[in-house]
Amino acid sequence: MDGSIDDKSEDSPSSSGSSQPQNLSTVVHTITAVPTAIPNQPVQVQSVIQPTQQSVIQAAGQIQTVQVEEDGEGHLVRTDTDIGIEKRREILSRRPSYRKILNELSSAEAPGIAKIEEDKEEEAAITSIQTTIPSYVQTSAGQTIQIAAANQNELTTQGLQTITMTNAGQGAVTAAAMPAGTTIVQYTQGDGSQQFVTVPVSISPAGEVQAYQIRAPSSLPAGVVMATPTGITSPQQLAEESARKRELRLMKNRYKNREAARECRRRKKEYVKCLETRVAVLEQQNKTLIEELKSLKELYCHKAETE
DNA sequence: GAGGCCCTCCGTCAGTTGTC
DNA sequence: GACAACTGACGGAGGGCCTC
Repeated sequence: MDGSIDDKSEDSPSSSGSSQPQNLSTVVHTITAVPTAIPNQPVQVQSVIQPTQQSVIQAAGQIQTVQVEEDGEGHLVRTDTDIGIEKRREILSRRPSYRKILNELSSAEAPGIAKIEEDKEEEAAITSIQTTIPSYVQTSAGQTIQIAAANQNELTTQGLQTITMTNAGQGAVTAAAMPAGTTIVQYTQGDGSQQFVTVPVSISPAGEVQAYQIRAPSSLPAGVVMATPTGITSPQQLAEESARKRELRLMKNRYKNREAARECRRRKKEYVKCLETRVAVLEQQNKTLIEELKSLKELYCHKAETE
């Protein structure tokens, strides 16, 4: 490693002169970081710092003693007096996102670790995919229904629309998961935007879905339209209506969240990979330094003997 | 082949954090 | 404060491996 590490665990109290509390129940590491050849690494002792990263701590090219302790989850947290209790609490409670962490790592790290790009390109890609499948809709029960309207790409939420849907699959469509013979239909318009339709489903034995009128109530989010056969009068219908609305909201969130979860997992994987790479590099550096130290020791001993 | 176990991936929900 | 984005946790699906 490019810095001398004075790592003192619980059985070896610190002798570096810093005022460290002795009553810490967790393992206390005292790190003395010296100027190194490694590109500037800020003193950032936060939850993502791994034990193997202790040695890269450096501050303004000066020798500095930093005290850290494990936070109980294997994370190292700086506990010396430079960081107040409030600050420390903040560090512990606020865990940055994988995107942020990785970008920070990437900017501080040598080139080669790719930054996580903004989502613009991906969004464009997703849109292009969506626009290629405008003829199919998915119900809340996960079924795919083909819209057989003459020009479904021109469906609008203005005024009344009538569409006819036919079952695109081999088996019969069974509407479920919605109150009293209703289902939610999600479809993608020609411009790639998502549409959600609550439809009272009545399916013929042949698997054909009847025609429905679609309108766009102002209470629903943009891109969401409702299909209602009649007006709502009874409390039961109101309850059903609110249930429908709740399901609509969840439905819209589900679609977004599915994508978000995918992204999150991708970032997490990338982040773990990044850390693994970093560990490998640091292990290699460590090995090299140990070898160097060995050879220098031998050289020194040999010199002393000859003198 | 059947069944059990383990692992990975995915979708979903709920809670938290960030942004405007 | 509202809304969007993010992420941990949970459970289900599917595949690989092993044992019987």
